[in-house]
Amino acid sequence: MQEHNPMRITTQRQIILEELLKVTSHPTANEVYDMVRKRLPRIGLGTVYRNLELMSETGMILKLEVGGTQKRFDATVTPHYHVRCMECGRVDDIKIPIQDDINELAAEACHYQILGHHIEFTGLCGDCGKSPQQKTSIN
Amino acid sequence: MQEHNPMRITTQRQIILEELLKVTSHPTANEVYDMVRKRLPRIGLGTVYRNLELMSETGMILKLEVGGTQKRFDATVTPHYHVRCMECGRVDDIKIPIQDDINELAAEACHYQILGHHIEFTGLCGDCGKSPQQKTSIN
DNA sequence: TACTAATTGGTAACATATCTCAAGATAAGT
DNA sequence: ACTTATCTTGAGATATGTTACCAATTAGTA
Repeated sequence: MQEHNPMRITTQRQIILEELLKVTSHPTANEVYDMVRKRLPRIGLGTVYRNLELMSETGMILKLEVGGTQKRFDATVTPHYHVRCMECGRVDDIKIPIQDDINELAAEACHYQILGHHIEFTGLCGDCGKSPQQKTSIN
Repeated sequence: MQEHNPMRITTQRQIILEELLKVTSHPTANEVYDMVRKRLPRIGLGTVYRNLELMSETGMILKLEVGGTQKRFDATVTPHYHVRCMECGRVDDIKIPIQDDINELAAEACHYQILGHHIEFTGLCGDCGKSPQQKTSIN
């Protein structure tokens, strides 16, 4: 009889993880698909979604549900914050100390059992900030 | 000649705003659609999307792009943070002081022009926290 | 090597959000 | 109140992002 639910090491999974580790950006499933397809042209989009989801469930990678409609994925699993460009949607890491204390503040301010938090900064990235197009920026 | 671009006051817009003001949750466009449809059964989903988007552009309401794939809308426009239930997806306000200082920290830590930030706490809401189903909770 | 269950690729289905456009409604002037 | 110009609506079509389905393939084990 076989062991229950051991995640098999497939070429697809390996390459998806490898490609994700290569970049510091936070690609969407589609972007990962494009990256992986250069090495595995026949891979299916479903496979990419399936595995990104799986790997995020097991904690191998991080699924970011930040602003914007698409999910993004991150191979850096240690807690950290993000900044998102309002113009192009790009997401980068922000290395500032984790604000542990605010969890307690929050717990006192609501009826939730607080398990964690995430901070997302918004702004303009290096490229988009150069040409200062007047945009109504709320928050 | 007519004034340029004055947002007209239509029944649909009024009711959408009224319904949004009634709730403290942060409904998705679809949820707003359901709420509004009770009073305006013939309203189209497109109209709801269109107007929520419009109203958020003019600053009348707030468009939250928090975790989860759907956009959510909030009639409270003063800056505040949110908590999201990992179980049911519900989103509530958290009334803790705005952490203004971290914007400067962030600005120093990256090459973005920082314009703002949002903190989203994750946890279990009153209802979901009661029946402690063992869930793998990352972050 | 052969077996068994997990995994894949391709496609269809689904969910969410936006676009199109004729018909209807609003605001301003008469 | 009537007219007109323009904005807005509703309904469906379309686009985008994600998941489900299933026969064929593959990894891990004996």
